[in-house]
Formats: sequence, structure tokens, C-alpha cells
Amino acid sequence: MTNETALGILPRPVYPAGMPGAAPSDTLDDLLDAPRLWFRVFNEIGIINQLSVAQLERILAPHLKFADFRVLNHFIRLGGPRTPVDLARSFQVTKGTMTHTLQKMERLELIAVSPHGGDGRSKLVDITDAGRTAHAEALVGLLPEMERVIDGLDPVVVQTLKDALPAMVALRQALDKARD
Amino acid sequence: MTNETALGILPRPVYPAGMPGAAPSDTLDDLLDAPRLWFRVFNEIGIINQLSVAQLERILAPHLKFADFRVLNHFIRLGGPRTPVDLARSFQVTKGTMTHTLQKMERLELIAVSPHGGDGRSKLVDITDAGRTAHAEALVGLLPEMERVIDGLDPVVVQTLKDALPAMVALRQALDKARD
DNA sequence: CTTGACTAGTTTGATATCGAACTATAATGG
DNA sequence: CCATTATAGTTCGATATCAAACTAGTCAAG
Repeated sequence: MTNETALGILPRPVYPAGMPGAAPSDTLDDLLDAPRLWFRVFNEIGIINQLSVAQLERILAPHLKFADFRVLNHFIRLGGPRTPVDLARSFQVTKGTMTHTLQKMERLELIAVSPHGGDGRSKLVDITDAGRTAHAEALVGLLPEMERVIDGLDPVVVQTLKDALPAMVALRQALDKARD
Repeated sequence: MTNETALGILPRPVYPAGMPGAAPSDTLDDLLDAPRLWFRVFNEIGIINQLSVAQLERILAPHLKFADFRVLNHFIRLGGPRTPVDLARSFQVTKGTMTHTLQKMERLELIAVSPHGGDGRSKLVDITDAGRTAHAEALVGLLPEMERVIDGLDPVVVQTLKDALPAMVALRQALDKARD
């Protein structure tokens, strides 16, 4: 399980000239190391995401995917009903993707769709009791697995990650803003 | 761009009873808050990944995807040649997926495939000059974008994320081990 | 040797996602 | 009122990914 992957460490000679945004006080080494460090951050984040989504989908009922769980979780957390386009924006997927997900979930009766009174273009989606049950069952499988992973971690690591959460939020917001 | 998503904050009443692995010294609040915190960590990681991959693919030539860039980057960093199965393991994708990626990249002449002397089952893949060029061009587009994002971040955030890198590695390894 | 187990790679069918085109409804500005 | 513009949702074609079945080569034990 080597796992060295994705956006990895760059060999120095490969850098294009000119590192915009570098403060004059940066040493040459800082300039050269900065992108490599960030590549590694994004790389680890990518792998953690890949592994955690895969783990979740292994726990879910076989026809349920991460996308479906996200929708269920959204309703449990924030309540319904919601319009499809609102859900699509929340998850940063296209409207077409959300149509697909919701059609499947409606077929499975995990959600119910009703017309949006007052706007003939729109719809209202809400979770059903079956959806609530499916979500609760997923949690019952998920939480022990999460415990199992976390119990294997050094407490310092756990604390570091918890402390890094606000920084992750800031990074996410910066990426989101850069998305113009 | 609300972005509240995925594995979000859980409402307390929804927890199934029994939180395995909890130390007796944990307070009740710790027990209830722990999974919510972890959900948020995985949630932020998921969004950061989604946004950063999307950003990268916006920069890449239109037929190049993240998967292709990863392969190019792997060769630049670690050199070639490599077997397909080795690449598949490095990126934690299935052999079938790697077959697909490599066939496309060979069509684009970004990689070259040759027989593996001594093992009739296997192949050897290596990057071509065109592949090296494509990688370098991707970097030229990517690095300024990375700078742009990072320049918008509070230095404390930057430092926190860099400091959290070893913890992310540890989490990734724990997830990988839990993948039995 | 030959058989059985393992490994490398491909193929296939299903599904998730995207971007773009399309339909239908709403809102706005003359 | 009408024309234009914007928004909600669907559909379509392309592609990435997975799991599972399959082919072919290797290796080890008898």
C-alpha cells in the first residue's frame, strides 16, 4: 500500500520560472518547497477522500452511493423540503446530476417529490420515512467504523486534525472564491 | 456558494446508542460531539478535493483529466518505466480503470507501451516527450492558480495546514489499514 | 512434466458525473 | 401586453470508474 500518488512531490528542476505572489523575504528554498508542500497537502486530501468515500459506500446498502447518502444526510440535518436546484448548489453538482440522483432516490422511495406551489418550473423534494430509516441504518454501520479508524490514531494526530478544521474551512472558501 | 454539504453536522437526537471505543473518561458531550467533528473534517476534505480537482481540470487541456495528469506526474516524479498494475496500485484504482486510462494516453501519445521482457503477461509503460511537454504545460497553468488561492489565505491558515500534513498522512494510513 | 494457484491485463455492463442543448415557466422592461 | 432574459428541470452524448468475468502467462509442488 505505497499510496504515493496524485499530485506528488515535484523534482526541483521541473519548475517553470517565476513564482508569482512570493514575498521578497522568501528564501529560494521556500520558493521551491512551497508548491511541493501544497501538492502534498492536496494529494493527501485526495487520498483521504477516496478512501473515506469508498469505506462509506462499502457500509451502505449496495444500491446506495455516497451521493444518495449526502442527500439523505442533508435532509436529516437541515430539514426539508428543498428544490432540486438548491440541493445541486449545496453539493456543487450540476442540475443534470441532481436530476439523476433524485430520480433514482424517488424510485427507491427514499424521497418524495411534489409540485412547488406558485412556481410551475420547480419541484419540492423531501425525505420519506424510508429515507430516514435508510439514513439511520447507514449511521449505525458508519459510526463504529469511524471509531475503529480513530482509535488507531495517535491522540496528537486527532487533536491536530480537529484543530486544523477551521483552516480547512478557510482553504475550501478560498478555493470556492477562486472558482470565478 | 453555501457549500454546506456531504457528511455534515449531525443533530444529536439521531445518534444510535452505544459509541464503541469511547474511553471512560470522555464526557457525554465529547461522545456526542466526536462524530460530528469527524463528519465535518471528512466533509471539508471532500469539498476541498472536489474543488481542487475541478480547478485542475479547468486548467488542463480539455481531453486531459485528473487521472491522466496523475499518471504524467508520477512518471515525472519517480521516473519510468512502470507496469500498469503498479500504477493502478499507486493510485488505488482498479486494473480495468488503469487499462482504460493508459489506452487513452497511448492514443494521445503521452505514454509509450512496450513488452515486459521476461514476463509475457506484463507490459512496461513510460512517459514520452509529448507527455513531458503536456505535464510541463499543465504546471505552468497550475502553479499561478495555486499561488492565487494561497495568497488569499491568512498566513496562520497556511501554517496550520502545513503543520497538519503529517496528521493527514497518519489519517490516510489509518484509513488504508482499516480497508481490510 | 503437469496440475493448481496466482498474477497481469482486458473486456463488459452498470452507474455517476459533466457540459451542452432543450423545454417550460417566470420575471422584467419597454 | 409583449419581447427579452433568466431560471428550473430534463435529456443526451461522452467519459471515468467499478466489480466481476475472462484470457493468458508464471510459478510452485508433487
